[in-house]
Amino acid sequence: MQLTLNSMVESSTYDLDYIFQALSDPTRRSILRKIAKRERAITEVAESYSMSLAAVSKHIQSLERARLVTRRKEGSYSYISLNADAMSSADKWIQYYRGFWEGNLKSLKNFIENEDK
Amino acid sequence: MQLTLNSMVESSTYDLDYIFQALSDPTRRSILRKIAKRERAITEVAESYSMSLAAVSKHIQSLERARLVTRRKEGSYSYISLNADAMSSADKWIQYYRGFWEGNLKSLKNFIENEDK
DNA sequence: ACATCATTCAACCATATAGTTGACTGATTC
DNA sequence: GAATCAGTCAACTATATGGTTGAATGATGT
Repeated sequence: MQLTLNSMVESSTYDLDYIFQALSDPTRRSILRKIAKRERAITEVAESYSMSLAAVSKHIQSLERARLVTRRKEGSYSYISLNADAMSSADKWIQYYRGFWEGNLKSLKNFIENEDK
Repeated sequence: MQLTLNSMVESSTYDLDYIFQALSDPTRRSILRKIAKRERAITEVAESYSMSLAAVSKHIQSLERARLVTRRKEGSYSYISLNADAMSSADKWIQYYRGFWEGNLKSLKNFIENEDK
């Protein structure tokens, strides 16, 4: 596995923009919790919120844009579930910086070596 | 060590809103990179960007609101540096959900063990 | 005291976001 | 085939965001 500064720290910048932006809303984090254990139909998800179905639909589109959820169509229902890869991007970014905080020299060393790539 | 759903999954909801929102902007992530190794004066940070100092100042305020950076005043300079705790909140949230994705109990376990660090 | 530097504030602009309602599209069921 | 259900789209509103410029504040240097 290749760890360039790009892949590791910024992944694709726009991806991280989308991912963190999606995670910044409590309704969307709540949706992720709701589908964490198993996939759910969109209507099923929407039941939990007082907002309109259209609003929930938009939140889900925002989560899809960030690739945090994936959609499976079956008949007239759409089922959404978590997507591993996007979350892992966000996590890598955070993990990387935690190194500095926590005095973890390994990530510091790694960082310095990759500084201006 | 108390693990309520609140403390564990949402920490304080508003905190996570601020944290992820702050991380969603590439300039702000770049500022975090810039101060990762050592604290820097605000003017020093601002030099790297083509935007106005006032704009950078706002970005830093946004990072402070999320408690991702802390400020130290010395004479007429303000120095900013990374703050461990906030980042760790975001990371915990993500780690927790990665467990579901990856079917990996280790991250959940890890989360639980590190809850009050 | 005065000028200068570091930084913020206020007012403003353009665009994005989070929500609404009502019309639309595709499957499903009667 | 008409009615219903799942979900999206379009138009709209209100507020937030990211940027600008110019004036204001507060410490430092002369």
